[in-house]
Amino acid sequence: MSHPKPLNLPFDPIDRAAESWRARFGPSSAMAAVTSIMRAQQILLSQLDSLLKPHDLTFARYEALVLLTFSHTGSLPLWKIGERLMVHPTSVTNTVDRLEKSGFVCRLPNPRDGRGVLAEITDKGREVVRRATADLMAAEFGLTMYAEDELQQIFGQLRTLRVAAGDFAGPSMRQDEEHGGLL
Amino acid sequence: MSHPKPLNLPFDPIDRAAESWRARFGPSSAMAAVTSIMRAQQILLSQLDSLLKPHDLTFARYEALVLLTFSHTGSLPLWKIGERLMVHPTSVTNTVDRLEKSGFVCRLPNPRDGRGVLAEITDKGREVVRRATADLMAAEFGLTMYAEDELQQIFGQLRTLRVAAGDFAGPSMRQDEEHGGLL
DNA sequence: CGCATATCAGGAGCACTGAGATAA
DNA sequence: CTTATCTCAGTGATCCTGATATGC
Repeated sequence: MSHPKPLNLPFDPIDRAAESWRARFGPSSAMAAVTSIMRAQQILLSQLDSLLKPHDLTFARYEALVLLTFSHTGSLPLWKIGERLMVHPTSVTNTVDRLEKSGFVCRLPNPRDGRGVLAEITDKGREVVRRATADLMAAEFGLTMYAEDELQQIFGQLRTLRVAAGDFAGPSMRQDEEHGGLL
Repeated sequence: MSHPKPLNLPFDPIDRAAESWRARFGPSSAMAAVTSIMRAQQILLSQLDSLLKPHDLTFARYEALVLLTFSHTGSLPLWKIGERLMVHPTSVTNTVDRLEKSGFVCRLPNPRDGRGVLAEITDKGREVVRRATADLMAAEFGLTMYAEDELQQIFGQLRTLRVAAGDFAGPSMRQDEEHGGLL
């Protein structure tokens, strides 16, 4: 999961394939868009994981850790972490396992639900979030090539997809989408 | 990698986190955009893999198979497949292995390079591509919620990212980007 | 010789399924 | 009893590293 080495092809492989596609099946902007999203995610994830690796973090673990810093008590039930990050329960267990091994969180029994478990961020965890966040913001999350309004456009456009997929109820409860979302 | 079950939260978890983020680190459209791209890819990949599963294909294998149908001879050297799909050599070996086990391609020695291996699509492979493509196009690749011009906008915006990452040389050799790219 | 092509062994990380323990 | 929460074992897919055999 290191850097996707710059290929420096003399042509755009996605464009190249698009022409063949058109000749064969007819125009398909959907195929082009899907492929672009796939590749964009691959590029970004590689860059972010490279930035986070020195901190003993992956992007998934970083997200979970940041989420904990947002909590008043610095702790959250595992099921709520899964809900917010939209990941499978067993993935949460796995993520918290690794964060625990790194000493960034610890598990506590949930005082308000005997079934539940809380993940609580440690001092070491808060410190690593601070440093990792500084690195990520300095790198603008790998999106230095975009202007502010372009970033907001991207967020807004993909929000349509997330809404349609049923990530959350309405198209928007708030009208001010200037800053978009995170995590 | 099945369907990401509709969560139907009463709020947008990405929006929710964005507010916490702003309060803590200041505005970051980059973080919002990155997170949106990650989630969009997750949603799309799940949908596409679900559509392709009945055909004994994953999206990665489908891409490789389509690429072969674009070739005159129905065959390509493995290294060229890796170049076009932008995947690691060992991933190509793995993908071709699985396609071969399914009977969709066969391996041939490259007559023009003793080191090389060609993957050649079989009749069975051509047939499965035909059916799978019909399914994907009927589903508009999971992007039914977008109009034609929106799809082109998404492609164009993400192209900026791919160019900056060094996927290929110039911002564009062709000015007519009406249909964008694929694969 | 170097370099390129492909394969193999192995590991990390992630997403899932299914089963099971515990408690609401 | 049913449901919810969490863990564990296991699988599959993808990506990577490093080593190796082979041919340019």
